[in-house]
Amino acid sequence: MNLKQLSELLGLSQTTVSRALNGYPEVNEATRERVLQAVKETGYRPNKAAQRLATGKAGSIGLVMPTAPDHYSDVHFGEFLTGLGEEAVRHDFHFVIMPADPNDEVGALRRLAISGNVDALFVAYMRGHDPRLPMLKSLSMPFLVHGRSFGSEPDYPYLDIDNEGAFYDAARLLLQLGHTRFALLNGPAHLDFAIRRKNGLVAALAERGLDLPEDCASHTTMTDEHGQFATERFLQLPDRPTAILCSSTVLALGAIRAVNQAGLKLGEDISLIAHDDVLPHLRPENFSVPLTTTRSSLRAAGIRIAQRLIATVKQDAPYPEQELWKTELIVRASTGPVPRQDQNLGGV
Amino acid sequence: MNLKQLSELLGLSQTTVSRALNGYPEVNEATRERVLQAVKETGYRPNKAAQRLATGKAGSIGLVMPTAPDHYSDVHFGEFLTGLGEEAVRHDFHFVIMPADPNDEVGALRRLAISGNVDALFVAYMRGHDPRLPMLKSLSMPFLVHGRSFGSEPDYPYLDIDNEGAFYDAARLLLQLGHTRFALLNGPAHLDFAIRRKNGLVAALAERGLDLPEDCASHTTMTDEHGQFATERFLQLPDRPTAILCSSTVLALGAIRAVNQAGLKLGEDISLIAHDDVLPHLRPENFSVPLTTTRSSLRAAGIRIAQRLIATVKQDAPYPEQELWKTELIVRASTGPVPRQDQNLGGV
DNA sequence: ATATAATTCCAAAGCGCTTTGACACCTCAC
DNA sequence: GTGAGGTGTCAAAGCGCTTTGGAATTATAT
Repeated sequence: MNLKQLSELLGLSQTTVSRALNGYPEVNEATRERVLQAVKETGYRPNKAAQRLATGKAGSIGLVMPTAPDHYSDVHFGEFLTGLGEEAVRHDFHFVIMPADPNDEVGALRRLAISGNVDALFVAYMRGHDPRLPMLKSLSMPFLVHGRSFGSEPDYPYLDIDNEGAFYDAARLLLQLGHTRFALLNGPAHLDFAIRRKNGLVAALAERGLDLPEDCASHTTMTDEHGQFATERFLQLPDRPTAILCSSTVLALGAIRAVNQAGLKLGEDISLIAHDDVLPHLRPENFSVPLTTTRSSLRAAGIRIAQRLIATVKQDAPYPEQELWKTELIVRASTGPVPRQDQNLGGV
Repeated sequence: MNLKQLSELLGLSQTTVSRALNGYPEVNEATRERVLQAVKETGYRPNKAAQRLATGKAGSIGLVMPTAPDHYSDVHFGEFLTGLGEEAVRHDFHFVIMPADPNDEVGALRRLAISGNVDALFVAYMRGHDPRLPMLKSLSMPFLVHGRSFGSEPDYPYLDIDNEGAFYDAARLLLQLGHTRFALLNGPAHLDFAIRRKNGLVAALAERGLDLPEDCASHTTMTDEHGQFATERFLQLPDRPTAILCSSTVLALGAIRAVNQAGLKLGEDISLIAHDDVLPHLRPENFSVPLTTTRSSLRAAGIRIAQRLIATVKQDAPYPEQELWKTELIVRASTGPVPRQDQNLGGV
């Protein structure tokens, strides 16, 4: 069943049917209803290839998926993808992926762009001075980045959260509670969000004349095991930290295991604030000691990015080019005043 | 630059240029050369949408990517994807993915099929009695599965390795070396390959009147941490196993850590055979005690699957519908005769 | 009543490719 | 010299949709 047959069936022209289907105003509501009804009955679906040829739009956005463990290996990316996918399905868009050696992301991106299979590109897992940026800019194809690239001029379209602000605020809260010895459970050191979160923490500490010792910062992929191992190390330090900042609730999961095994009480002996990406299976309020968090939904970011990308392709883009989402600081039970015996140790 | 312009530039018809480009025989070699040369100079690339409309082929294969941690979260899938991608790029094919809630894989698959964006479907991570199979068969769209579905009639196109045979052979080798107490570090219990590998082991044991105790089989996602934890448990058993079969070199990595920490010598106190997917960063010969393995390249499987899928779409498919690759059993240093003190414990 | 504007629809022209059916042209055999 | 059989090329017809530029019909203003 194609347009021609459908229109003959209805005794209308292809034009009218096409317009009825695509929501153009110059068609009588009654006729539109009739068309929609016929579509339902016949199961007509417009041919994508023809649509694409006629409009010049493929209805697809491309992304390169590095086939290395680090990048796509975590639940965070899955959650984000879910958001992207949800919105894409809603608009009948689809994703074209290009699996790529991590050493050749730039090349893969270029190949994807010139392949003619995609209308726009999406990139994530930005690093400092990310080499993909200049290439994307040279490409004359719309793109959108999730995150930013530390050290690069921010003159590209992005959606990011205020990582620096989030960890700055979190650190301030802990400072106000009297903590002076901090540890950081962070994501991989080269990633932009990890850089900024660390900066946020360091900035807050600096205001009080404090610093973050080398051995109190851990950079790993964000699994609970890594959270546990790193925290175990922190807890064995001579001046062990009383406050931990954590780049993910997944890391926190492991961290808390380590805290418990050390016989310490979360929220009393040691305070912890985690960044909460709002992963559905890991709600901070359901932890045995509910977690104080900085919150920003990763899925929502996925949805938003899909919206913007799709709007750009459809050329009806009233969206801002650059968005920086604030995070919420939500205080629960995992933070408390610094224990008395730790009050004047370390610090200034 | 399009075909028309290119052909005018060359003083040829569109027909001839098109045929020259697509390798048809009825064009003079000299003309073909001339065309190819012009393509190089002008940078002409055929319009995908037009090609697609004219031929009815999208040049793309679809796969649904479950957005749950387990499925795509491991290096194994990445390695496989690399193979797929490598071959796809070679043929100028691409992948359309549909992120999907794991509970709705079947629906996602259907949506992908009727979206009109793909020529064929690919599925992996098969489970026993996999519900995707009947739906795929009802679809009148070519598909190919990596692995098989235990319990389903094997009347669908697949590429699998002989998991049962691999672990049967591995177990036989260890039995010949006198081992009687076995443990199994396996993948998630519901996955087909895990089921079959366990069956292979159990079958070999049964021939000697042995069995695999409940607490000597571990089913987890295949990370080194899980390998370590599970092995630690094995080693604390009263009748601890002297032989370990391991579904991945990644699991083996952790297992060996546990063995070392327990002060045991690999290949002497305890023997281990791992399945080797030929992950580039994890070569069994580079382990401090080189690993005895059953080997089958996951990347090669990816390449092969892409080849078959592409050939099917292009209708020039001389490939068999079903392939079962044998694995190689490669003996290195991680296997040895059962230690004397363990010789007559346990078993029959 | 007639002129003007909105409303609703249509025929036909693309979009850029592949493929069919024909047509020259050039052997080669008889 | 003619007919058969290749070879190399082309014009034109799709593929199934969107969109342009009218045209017919109806509503509104004069």
